[in-house]
Amino acid sequence: MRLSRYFLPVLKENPAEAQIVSHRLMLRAGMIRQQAAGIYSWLPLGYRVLRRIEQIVHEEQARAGHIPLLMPTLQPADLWRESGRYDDYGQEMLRIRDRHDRDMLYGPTNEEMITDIFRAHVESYKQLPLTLYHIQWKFRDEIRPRFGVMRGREFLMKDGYSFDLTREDALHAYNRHMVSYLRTYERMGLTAIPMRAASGPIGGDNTHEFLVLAETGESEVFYDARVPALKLGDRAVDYDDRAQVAAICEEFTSLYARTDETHDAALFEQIPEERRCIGRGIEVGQIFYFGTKYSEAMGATVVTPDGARVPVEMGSHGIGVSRLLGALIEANHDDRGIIWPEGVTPFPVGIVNLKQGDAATDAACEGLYAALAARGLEALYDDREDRAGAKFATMDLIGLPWRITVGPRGLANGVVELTCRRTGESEEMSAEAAVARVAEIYAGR
RNA sequence: CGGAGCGUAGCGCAGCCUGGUAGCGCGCUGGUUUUGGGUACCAGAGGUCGCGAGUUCGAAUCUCGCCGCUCCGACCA
Repeated sequence: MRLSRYFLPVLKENPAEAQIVSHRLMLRAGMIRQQAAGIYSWLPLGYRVLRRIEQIVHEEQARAGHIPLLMPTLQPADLWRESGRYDDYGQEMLRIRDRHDRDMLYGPTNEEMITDIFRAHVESYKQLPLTLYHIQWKFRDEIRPRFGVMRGREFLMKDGYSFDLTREDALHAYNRHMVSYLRTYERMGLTAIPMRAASGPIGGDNTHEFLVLAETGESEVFYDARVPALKLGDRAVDYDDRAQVAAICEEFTSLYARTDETHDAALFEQIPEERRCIGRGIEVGQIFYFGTKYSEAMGATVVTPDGARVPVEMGSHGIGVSRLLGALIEANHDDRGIIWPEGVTPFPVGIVNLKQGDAATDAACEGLYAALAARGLEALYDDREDRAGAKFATMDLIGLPWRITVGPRGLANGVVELTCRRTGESEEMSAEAAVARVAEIYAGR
């Protein structure tokens, strides 16, 4: 993408309403625009990252054997009357009436609807296990939206629903989700710690939240220092191997890690003192096993091998997709701007032309741009007539992990400069070498 | 929803107390200059002063009502 033809409305000054760093940077980097309290338009740069995150979520869900579908944002109230939640949910649920005076709502979640789909089409244990998920906009009419996309009213969420015959099967689905979430966050360059959580209004007894450590997090968290160091890495996972999946969950949850809601001071004290950590975290996902709460209420049953009819065992599992943008920036920034992890960056690399209009630098930049494209890497090429300082400041702000700087001085010696956004380290090399290096960095992506 | 504020140009703000033809910085447009970290100068464009009533010869400014937004708290993915 050539910056001269892109739409990147960056701001030099901080908008007054943004209090936390991720909100400020998303506004300044031209990623979002607020349209109402807690409701945002996603401008091209923000939209690219959002889609990238969605893509990673889809890929990891597919790997775990989960099946995508798409349910609507608007739902009929009747489904929610069946489960009893229409009255329970309260003011957070946005209620709408259509022209025929039917009660509708903008979905804050989809348990009722997915249960309706299930009961209509699944009759036998032979069709289990089944996990269906979608990535769809939700609305919760928060009393006080804040922190930009971290606590908006409208938000994009991946929510998945598992259906199993037995409790044991359902717990495997739960574990499978935990492992797939660990992979998902790791690919994004995040350390998200599963923490035992309180069940909240959805109900159920087995639940973990995934928290990204950040000073601006909304929850206080207590954990063993060894937990954030745990990595899934590139080990091979067979999601059908119950023992292996359970062992990974055990590895990631046996050490102490809890939010303030479930914190147990006595247990915490048992950790050696030097490993006791207290911090704050941003919740970016949650998994629940809740059994037959909805299937019983809504008559979602299957026939067992014995010919009996039993309510299906369910769980629901969410990832806050739009919220992840905020969490990623909270965890990856410095005083000059965002620092995207390679996994989620909107563009893999930026090209800065220091002397737009100079035949040699223009040609070198065009060459780099084409060579990167040939390797499947879409660079953001700053081809505007502007000062070097302004171009650097823009690149630093929007946070592309790598930058190739092309100027007459370097070209005279046959080199361009490759700079790492995170470390600030620069290295001079030929244009060909720079392309090769960037391609290598992104080879696994 | 309790408490506290704020709505004046795309962004950040002054002007309001003490009513008299709407300003500053950044950004934007044209030009000159400059060219390896937000350059300098010149000339411009851009505003229903959130909305509606009222007081007044005259309202951004005073009064009343409404709307929107932000912050702290309670609540939440």
